[in-house]
Amino acid sequence: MSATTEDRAVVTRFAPSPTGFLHIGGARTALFNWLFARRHGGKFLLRIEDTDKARSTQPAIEAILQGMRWLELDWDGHEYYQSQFWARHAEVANELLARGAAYRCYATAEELEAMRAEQRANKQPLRYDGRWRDRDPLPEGTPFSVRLKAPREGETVIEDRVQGRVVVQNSELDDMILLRSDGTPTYMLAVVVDDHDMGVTHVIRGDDHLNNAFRQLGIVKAMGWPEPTYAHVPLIHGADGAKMSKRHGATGVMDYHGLGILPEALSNYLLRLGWGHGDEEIISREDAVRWFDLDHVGRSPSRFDLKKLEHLNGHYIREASDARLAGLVAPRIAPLVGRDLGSEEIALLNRAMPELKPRAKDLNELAEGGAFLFKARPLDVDERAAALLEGQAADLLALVHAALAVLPDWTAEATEQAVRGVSEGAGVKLGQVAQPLRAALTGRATSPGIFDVLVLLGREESLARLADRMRRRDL
RNA sequence: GGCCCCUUCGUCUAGCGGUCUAGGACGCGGCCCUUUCACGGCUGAAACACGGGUUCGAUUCCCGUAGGGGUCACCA
Repeated sequence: MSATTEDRAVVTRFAPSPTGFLHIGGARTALFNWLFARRHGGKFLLRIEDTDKARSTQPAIEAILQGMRWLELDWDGHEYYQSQFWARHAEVANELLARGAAYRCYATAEELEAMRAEQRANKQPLRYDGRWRDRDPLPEGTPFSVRLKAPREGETVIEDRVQGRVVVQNSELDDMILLRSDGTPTYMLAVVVDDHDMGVTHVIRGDDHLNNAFRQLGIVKAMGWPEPTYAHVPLIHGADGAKMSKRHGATGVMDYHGLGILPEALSNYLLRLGWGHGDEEIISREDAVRWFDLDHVGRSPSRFDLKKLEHLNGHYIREASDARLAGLVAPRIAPLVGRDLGSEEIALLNRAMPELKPRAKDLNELAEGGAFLFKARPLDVDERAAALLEGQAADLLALVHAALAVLPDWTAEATEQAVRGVSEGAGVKLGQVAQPLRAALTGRATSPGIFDVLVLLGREESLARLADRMRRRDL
């Protein structure tokens, strides 16, 4: 495989069928196609395979587009809709008929089902027996489907860029349907025609299509078209090793948006799932484009590991700008405090971000971690925080309140000095003062550094929250 | 069941005949940092499925076995 061949006008495509949201596995093959095209300065096309009108829906189309945009997988030109090319598909089927490379099959669906039942009973391989392969057509008006007259001898070879050289005996392949009896094209015909017409050079898709490739090649050869380069990538499995499905939880790309995953984290994770570049783990889009190749795509299916995704997500959260994060997190804080945040509050969130982000592995955790800034007094206190407020805590808090109230400067340094002074004066460890202080200020047992919290909250709010929890000794 | 594909730590992977006392990452254990939780740093346990070949030498090549996966529609 010389680079010069691949560099010449590479065209890849992603061809999802719009029967649901963008699946995590689909997103990965889309990413691989996108990366390969960008790597070679080629084109990445998007084609919606809506041949099955009964199962295709507009919301599904939009969901797929939304997922692609979220992951920043931009496609070249407009998106194509397979159903728009029906006439062309029929034209090719007729061409094949005219060349004698296809024939009319008058077998009914029931008849075929009966045939399969018999094959099953006799433990024979299930495949069309070619009963209409060499017979004369029936009178016009009799319903028929069009089948490819596939070679019965010899073998078909695919030099797959991922799977290697794969050989199948032609005797294993039966005559597949090209045009249904209602005249509509099947997927098998449509993909081949569309890929050819769109100039697709590299077909990169899930390896559940590997078997199809041999049959599709039959059409390509019958038409005398150039064979595309195939690359069948292994599927993504769930933690239990079985193919990813609903019972594995989040399978749609936008589910991860809901879980608070950043698109660049998901993208990085998906790239590393089944592909590697030495010891590299954190890979930017730029590096991915520079490094991506089909040779290093693994051949075995890989399991989805949410823990690793979350780790990567934590990394990208720490990398992200405070302003971007504040914008993403504000809507997730709203339901926690029962109202939308104003622009000044978002500015506060922005300022708090350097302290908040190293503590979160997803956007929802980030929202929970920052919500205390916007909660109304008196704060609701969780169980662990309540425990910190027991015993002598209330007395200590009164001491802290007194020390802080007289501070001329409200800075992290000044407040720290004051609080340390209290702990030393009371003869207790800093933690014994700091923990109740944290509970009083945030209502939680964990938070950013307590002196940062003090500064973020400001003098007035801090003192007020403290007063809510301390024992007033002068009254 | 037929056909096709796959098999390195629990998971994702590096490895492309000697560099392997098999490397990295996540997760897990320990230590450090420390007002909490994280982050960060250090560190530990943890894998070449099995059996035959080929070879001076196999994690790397070949063949079986076992296990796993995919696919067998007038769905895509």
